Amino acid sequence: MVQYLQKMIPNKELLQERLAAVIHRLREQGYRLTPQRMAIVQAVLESPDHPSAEEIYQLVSAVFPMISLATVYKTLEVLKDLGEVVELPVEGRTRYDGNLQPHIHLICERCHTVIDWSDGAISFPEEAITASGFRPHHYRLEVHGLCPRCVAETSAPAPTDRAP
Amino acid sequence: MVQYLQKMIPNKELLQERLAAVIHRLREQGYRLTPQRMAIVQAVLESPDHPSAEEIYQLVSAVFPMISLATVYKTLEVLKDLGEVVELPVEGRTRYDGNLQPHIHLICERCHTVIDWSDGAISFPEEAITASGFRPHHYRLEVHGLCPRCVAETSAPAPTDRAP
DNA sequence: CTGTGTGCAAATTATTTGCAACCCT
DNA sequence: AGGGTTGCAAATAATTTGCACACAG
Repeated sequence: MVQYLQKMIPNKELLQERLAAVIHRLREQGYRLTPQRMAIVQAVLESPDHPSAEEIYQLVSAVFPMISLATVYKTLEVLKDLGEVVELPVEGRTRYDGNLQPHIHLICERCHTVIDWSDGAISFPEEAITASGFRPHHYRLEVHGLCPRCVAETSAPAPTDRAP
Repeated sequence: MVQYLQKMIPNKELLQERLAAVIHRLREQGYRLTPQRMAIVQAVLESPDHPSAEEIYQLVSAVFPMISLATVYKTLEVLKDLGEVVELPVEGRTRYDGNLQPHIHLICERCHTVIDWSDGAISFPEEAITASGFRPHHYRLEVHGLCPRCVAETSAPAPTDRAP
């Protein structure tokens, strides 16, 4: 469990580096560095929870009471266009991932937590796919199931879980 | 192109078998076999396009003009609960996949076509994930990129709809 | 018969957009 | 100074829900 947290949350130095890189990237591309943007970028990068726009809005609101949800959406779109965050649709809502390293998403079907898993190799017939004429850009591997916490909480299964 | 279609579309016998299996499953679980449901199940299983609810609605409407979109959603939910179809979110819309075999989704970022790729092995550190306490149920591998058609057309005007 | 399923419409939820005022650069 | 950016509100878009009637079992 502690190992999860270590996997999920990069240390402070890495966060600072990444934050600086994104800020630099925004400036370099001619985007204005408003306080709102800085706060949103920071919230996305620092949150290990793959937050939704609404959740980012809540996080930023704590420091920036006047911010609007529309601004959050617009900034997330900018970050997405720059390739600095990736969208992750979970149960009908879009969540955001600022982790650019290839990794697996462990998605809990019960509590909808998303855990980043970065250890071990992933392989699939990429050459054959490329040979077919498809041009891969990036891939995403999601493992759906139950997180450890929910495994524990469902070990005594309720008898009333099926109803036609 | 034709090779894709062969990969994507199971032959008629397999479709019939699968259709019968799902029908049987519905009956067995106590669901009523209404003509609407039959038509929706058939549409999902026979469409190789990973259709959205709206598209399934259009397909079924051709034969069943009085059907409602709500009924389509409700039936899809039943099929999802039974595990007979899987949801596939693409660019903010939920699409449905009746192919239960493990396979890769090749998703075109330009025309949003989804191609099923069933050849070759997929591997990832499933044991380590399981050992961590996470209980995997199923996984999904998406390869995002450009489909052959869109690779060829990258200098042509973008289409407004998915490729046929 | 009995209650599940259907169809319609209204409600909900997520996201986008138009626009006037604002403020980085 | 000037155009990108913000915040508000209204507009879309997708999906869900409530309810009266229909029909499968």
